[in-house]
Amino acid sequence: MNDSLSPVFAALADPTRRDMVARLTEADATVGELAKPYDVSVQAISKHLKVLEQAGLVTRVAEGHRSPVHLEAEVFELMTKWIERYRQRAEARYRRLDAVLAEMNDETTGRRSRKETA
Amino acid sequence: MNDSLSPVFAALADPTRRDMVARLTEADATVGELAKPYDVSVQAISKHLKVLEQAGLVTRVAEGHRSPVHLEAEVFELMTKWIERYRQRAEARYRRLDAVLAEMNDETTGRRSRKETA
DNA sequence: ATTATCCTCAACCAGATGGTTGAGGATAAA
DNA sequence: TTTATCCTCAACCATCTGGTTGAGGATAAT
Repeated sequence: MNDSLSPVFAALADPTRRDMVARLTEADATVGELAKPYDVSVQAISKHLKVLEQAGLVTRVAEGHRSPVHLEAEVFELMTKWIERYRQRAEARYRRLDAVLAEMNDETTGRRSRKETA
Repeated sequence: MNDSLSPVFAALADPTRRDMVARLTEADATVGELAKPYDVSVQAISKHLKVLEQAGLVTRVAEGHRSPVHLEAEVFELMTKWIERYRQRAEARYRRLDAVLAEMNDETTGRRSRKETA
């Protein structure tokens, strides 16, 4: 399976990681900067970053001493595509269902369908 | 934190569950029907359904013997909202950054900025 | 040259996750 | 009534996950 989607969903399933992503939309940041607001060790944040990195959500270019973290927002589209595809499919189905129900209702009440009366 | 998002992302981080969701956009289905295509026990699928259910992605109304599973597509919007918010924020930032870089380039090359020449 | 800072790796731990098998309760069919 | 079907619960297992602490390598600052 070419499953590039699972790691992305998994990465964003953690609130700390979602928050980090949110902050990275404002500006790149070093590991230390990213770690500051949270009540966990720098090592824990380093691990979180590895998860985001392997999901393709984030890249790092070692820059001497520090390694600034950069958000790769294109991956968002992968998810949006998936979600939208099935959301629309579901909606289409509901529309069909509504039509069928309306039809049934019209028939049992002896009324003409809207199409016919139009 | 009012974290209703984490369970949704977590639920969709599994390919089997994503596939079940995809299939449920076509039609409601019983647990047995859902389980058929996969090479795992019915109990495993039952567990997957509990995950989807607790994420709010799916509901079940016991109907005598069987309990048909129904997709609740509204939850999709929660995710889409989150993703779109930060995607747009990231894009806005890139636009700002591009503008700054263009400005710097113009200055070092002694050219006027596009705004001035327009 | 020494010291401090930034970061990662390794080992460990508790709890979650995804799978299994076995047992059993309710409903439907014989 | 008996039997079959659909589904869930419980116990178990291996692996993954998110956290910790400790050690250490590179780079930067004194």
